[in-house]
Amino acid sequence: MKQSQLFTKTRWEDPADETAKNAKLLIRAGFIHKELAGVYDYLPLGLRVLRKIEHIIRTEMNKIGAEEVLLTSLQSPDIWQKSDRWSDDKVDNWFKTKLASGSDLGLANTHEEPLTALLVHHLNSHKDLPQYIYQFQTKFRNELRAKSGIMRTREFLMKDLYSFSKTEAEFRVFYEKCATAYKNIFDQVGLGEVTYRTAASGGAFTQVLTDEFQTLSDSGEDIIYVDKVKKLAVNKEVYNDETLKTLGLNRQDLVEEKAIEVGNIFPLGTRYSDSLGLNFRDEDGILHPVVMGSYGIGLGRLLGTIVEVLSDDGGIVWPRTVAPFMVHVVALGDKKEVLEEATKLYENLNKNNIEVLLDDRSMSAGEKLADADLLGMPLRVVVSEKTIAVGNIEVKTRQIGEVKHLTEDELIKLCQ
RNA sequence: CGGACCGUAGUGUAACGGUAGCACGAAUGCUUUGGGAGCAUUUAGUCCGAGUUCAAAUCUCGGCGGUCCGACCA
Repeated sequence: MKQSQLFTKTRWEDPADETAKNAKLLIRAGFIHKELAGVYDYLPLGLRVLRKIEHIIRTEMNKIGAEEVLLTSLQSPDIWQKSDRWSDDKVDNWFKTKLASGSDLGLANTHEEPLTALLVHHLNSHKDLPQYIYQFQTKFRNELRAKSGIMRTREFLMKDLYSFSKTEAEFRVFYEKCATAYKNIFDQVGLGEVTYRTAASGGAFTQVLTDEFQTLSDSGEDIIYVDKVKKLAVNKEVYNDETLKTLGLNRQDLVEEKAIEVGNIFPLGTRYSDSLGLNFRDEDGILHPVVMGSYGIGLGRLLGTIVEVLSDDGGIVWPRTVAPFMVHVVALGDKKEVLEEATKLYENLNKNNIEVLLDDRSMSAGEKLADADLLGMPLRVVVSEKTIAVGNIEVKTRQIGEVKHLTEDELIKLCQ
C-alpha cells in the first residue's frame, strides 16, 4: 500500500483524553479512533493487525479440531431466563434493548446459552460427541467503568470456543489441548516469554480452579504470583496453601507481578447443559448431561497488550507475525529518481508476496523516519540519493535498530 | 456504583468576571530534504441548556461527555 493513499494521519502529540500507553500509541499512529469511552473503531492499519491475530488464532483452533460458526449478537431473554442469567442482578453489564414488537432483547455479552440451546437440536447420541465449536464474534458489555484504552472496552471482538464432551475425563483431555493451543498463540504473537498459565478462581459458578493466561505488564489489572522456572502462576484471588499444594508450587519460588489477562479457559461442568437441557444417550440408552468448557481470547485486548509490552520510546514495535506490513519502504527526499527507485522496490516486493507500505509522501526526512518508528513495521528500508549512489538497500530492524546493507534478493529472503 | 478531577479551532495548550491568544495541523506560493525544516498569506474554537451579572470560557444549577482511584469483572 502507498502511504500517500492511506487516509489516516499520524499525530505528534498524545491525545489528551487517554493515559493508557496502548491507546496513546495506537491513536497517534492512526490504528484506531475513539468514539466513546471503551468504544473504538479500527482503521486500516489497526484492522490489518486484528485480522492477523484472528488468523493465527483460527489456525490454532482448526488444528485442535474445532469448527467455526458465527452466532448472532441478538439474544432472546428466554434462554437466559432458563440459566437464570437474564436478571441484572446476576449479570450486571447487560446491554438490553427491545424489538419493535416491544419484547426484550439482549446484546450478546457471551454465547454459552445460545450455543447450548442451539445444540439441543443437533446433539443426541454419544456418537455425536465430543464437539468443539468456536467463533469470532462481537461481545457487548456495559462496563461500569471502561478503562485502559482498548484493554477493557464495551464492545469487543472475542474468539470464544466451547467444548462439549461426554465425560469429565474426555473434557480434561481437550482442555489441555486447548491450553497448548493458547500457548502457541501467545508465542506466535510475540508474548510467549512473558505470558504465564495462571490458576484462578472459576468465578460465580464453580469452586474448581480455572486457568487464565496472564501477560506480565505494569499496566495489568491483576496481581499474580509467578514461578518463572516452572512457567506457572497463581492469581492473587486463589493464592493460598491449598492452591499452591495442588499446583506443586512453593511460596519462596514465587514473585508478585502485575499482569494482563489475555485469555482464559475454564470448566463449565454441566451448568448450562442442565439448565438448557443439552443431554445425550450413552450406549445403554441412559440420558446424561453434556460436560462443557469455555475458552476465550479478546482480540482487541491481545492487540493492546502487544503494544503495551513491546513498544518503545519511538513508538510501536510489531512482531512480524501481526505487523500490518512486513516492510516499510521510506523514500527520502523529493528527487524523482528516489521515488522511482523506491516504487520499483515496492512493486518487486509486492510481486514476491511481501506486504509492504511505501512512504511516497513528500515530507521532510525527519518526519518520515519518525513516522516509520511510530508505525512500527518490522523492517524499514530507506531509499535516498545516498543509497542509490551506493547501490544497495539499507534495512533497519525496528525491534533492535540494527542497520544492514543488503541486496534486493537478500531483503526478500529476510522477509520470508 | 462510591469518590476525585476535567471539557476552549482538526490536535495540544493559554486567558483576574472585562478585546478568546499561542503552537502544531490544514490551504496557497517560493525555498528545503538522512531524525518531527524556513518565510509570507490564509483557515478554524469556548460541549449543550438554564441562571446570576452592565458583562460569563471563567460563577451557580442541570444535562451530556472524558480521565483517574476504588468496587465490579460471568
